[in-house]
Amino acid sequence: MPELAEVAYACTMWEKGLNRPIQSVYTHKISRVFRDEDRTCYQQLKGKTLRSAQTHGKQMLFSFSGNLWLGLHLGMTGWLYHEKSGYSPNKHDALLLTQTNQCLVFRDPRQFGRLRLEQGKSVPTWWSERPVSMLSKEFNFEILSNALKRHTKRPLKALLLDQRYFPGMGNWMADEVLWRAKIHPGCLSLILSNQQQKVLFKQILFVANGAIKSVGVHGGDPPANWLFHQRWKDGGICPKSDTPLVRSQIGGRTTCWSPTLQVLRK
DNA sequence: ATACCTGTTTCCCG
DNA sequence: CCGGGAAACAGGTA
Repeated sequence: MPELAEVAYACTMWEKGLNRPIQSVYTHKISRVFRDEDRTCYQQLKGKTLRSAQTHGKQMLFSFSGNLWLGLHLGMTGWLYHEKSGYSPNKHDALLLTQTNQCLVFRDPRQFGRLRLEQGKSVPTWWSERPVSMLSKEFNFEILSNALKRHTKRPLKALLLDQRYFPGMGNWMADEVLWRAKIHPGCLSLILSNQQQKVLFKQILFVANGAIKSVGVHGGDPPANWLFHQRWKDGGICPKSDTPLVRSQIGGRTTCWSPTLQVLRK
């Protein structure tokens, strides 16, 4: 599930552990989420206090006393859980932080997620150098416009998934944006009119903010009239035109669109 | 059994 | 060096 808003919601599971010390640390023996880094260093978290929890796009950063920084990416199937004390690790639990009366868990069956632990006086470089958030006032039309100019031959679907420009944009969000903008996902930026670019920008803001307001705050789903509810399997119906949707691979990803609303021009 | 999958990185090509 | 596409990663689910 984890795109922008799901990541924000997952983060709230660990916010329940703010300002409490870590009593013990469990790390999975072979999970790929640690990549090739030494996982014994996670024992440094023992006795430290969780001080802050933030998300930016699909990235998460947790800070602990002792100048420790935990970077976390949920990958494709990762999720954060808040469990009662006495919880014993599931087969796919990569990291378990035990606190008084509760336990913070990172579980990721497919192990495409990633964990990294660093010590330092200030935030890690990979965090301070992150691109402008789609939810920020600094996220402006120029960012989209520059991306379009730089990647004229990429299908828009693939461009929207580029985290350097649209941090947090995931597969369902990109489909939602293009559907609302009435632009075919296979369309190349080359042929977008200025008017279409403006509409695209507006819908990026709409979907990012709308997702945060629904999914990000409460968990669960976006509003009922979103493409989201129709895009997951064949046979979906376009909520705007009431005609059948199409699903196919574009930009290497499963993509759903409404051939009635989104017409590919050359 | 077989195909499919909400993400990223790496490798290869032009 | 670059932009773009495919494959690989790994296990659950339909």
